[in-house]
Amino acid sequence: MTSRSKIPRPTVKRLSLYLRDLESRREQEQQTISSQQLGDALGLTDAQVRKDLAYFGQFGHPGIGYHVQELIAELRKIFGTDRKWSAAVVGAGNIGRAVMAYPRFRHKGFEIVAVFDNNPGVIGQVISGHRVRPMDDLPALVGARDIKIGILAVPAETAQAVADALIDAGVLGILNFAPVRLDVRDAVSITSVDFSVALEQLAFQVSLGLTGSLDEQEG
Amino acid sequence: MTSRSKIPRPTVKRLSLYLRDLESRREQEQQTISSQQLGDALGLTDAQVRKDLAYFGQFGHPGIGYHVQELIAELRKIFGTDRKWSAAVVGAGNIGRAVMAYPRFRHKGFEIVAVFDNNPGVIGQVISGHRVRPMDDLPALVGARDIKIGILAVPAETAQAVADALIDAGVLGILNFAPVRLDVRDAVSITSVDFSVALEQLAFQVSLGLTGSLDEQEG
DNA sequence: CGTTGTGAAATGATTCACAGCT
DNA sequence: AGCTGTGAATCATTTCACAACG
Repeated sequence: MTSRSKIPRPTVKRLSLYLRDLESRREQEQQTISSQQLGDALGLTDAQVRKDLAYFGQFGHPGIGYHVQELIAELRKIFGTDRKWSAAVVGAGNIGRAVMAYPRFRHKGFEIVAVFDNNPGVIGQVISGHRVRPMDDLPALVGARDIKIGILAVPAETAQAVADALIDAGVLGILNFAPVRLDVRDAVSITSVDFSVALEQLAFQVSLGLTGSLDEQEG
Repeated sequence: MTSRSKIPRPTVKRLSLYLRDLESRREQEQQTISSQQLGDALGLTDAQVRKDLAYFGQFGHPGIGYHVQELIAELRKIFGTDRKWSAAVVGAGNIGRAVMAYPRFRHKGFEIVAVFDNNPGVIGQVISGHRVRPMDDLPALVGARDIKIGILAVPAETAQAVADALIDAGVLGILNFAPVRLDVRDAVSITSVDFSVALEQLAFQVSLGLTGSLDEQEG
């Protein structure tokens, strides 16, 4: 383990954008890329790109730029996406279904190996190739199928209880789609995706007449 | 227009979290709240909460705190959520369906008034009460139904083309679910929701053994 | 040359700490 | 007393600018 100085949070958030862009360039057979090019594509400065990458190692070649293929491999190592994570979807409603049908999950190194719901009308159904199981089966299956990630697609009211169940069962991370802040007693990693917060951001930007994206520099 | 100093981007992102928390407190009949209480619930310091709110006006009452009801009203004004926005969903696949079924949209002041897709097998179907229309109808309907917001739920490959169509038709904002950066020539506001980026964030945090959320301070 | 990696400077955001109001 | 609003201080992130390298 190379002793690396603390990584800024914004850097972590940009890393996956780099990877996404690089993967599409590789498909188009692009061999190398400069920090300038990568920055332009993402609305960042060249210095920012270089500094972000430099937190993790020296991947560039002076006078040349970065080898696309090589940098993709490095980023995947950083993300831990070079290994596979087993995941469980909890909640087989609309969001749960959209998640199960999302083709990129597998590509990003996640495999959905179980689906849970507590609605008797849904239990037993097969959705996107997965049989929906009752919540009661959760603790046993997390262990049996080596589930590391819980995808929380239940209503806000039950989200905390389900999160607790997932943590007790031993998952390491939770992807939360419910519009609440979960209290996870620092037991797991959490990332949230919140439609209504996103909509409100948008409404706010529109009211103010702001253009472009709040996530970017170019404002 | 009150002359207000520039608002930090992180503040904008927290504003909707405040509103969400306040709304749930009002349901529980809580009358007032201190910056300390609100901060604790969201993992922020009291000073941060006060400073964020102070960018928009003086809503607090020394010795008392903030009146929940009053602050909700102020935040809604700030968000422009006290008016209604007409929205169109483009893409009636899994994500589009989840969006249409999401009950909070209406509550947040958005009304879905049209749904578009270019798949002949889907056109004409009624989903969540909306008849799916061909993409060709988009330009006319955006004008006719006063559509201000486009919700982009199409695959990455077609996202840019659809965004261009929405902009040409005259929308003011786009909520983008496609995993690409859209080039919008600064014509509209953009907010993105990206599942695969979220998953990668999570994978990264888990690999590093980080706990809690990257969006928060408590780290 | 062109391009990286990186200290140093500049900008931006958070926290501190306290005057002032109720 | 309890709590807000806010300048000043601290901390974090970005940008600048340039030596070093292929």
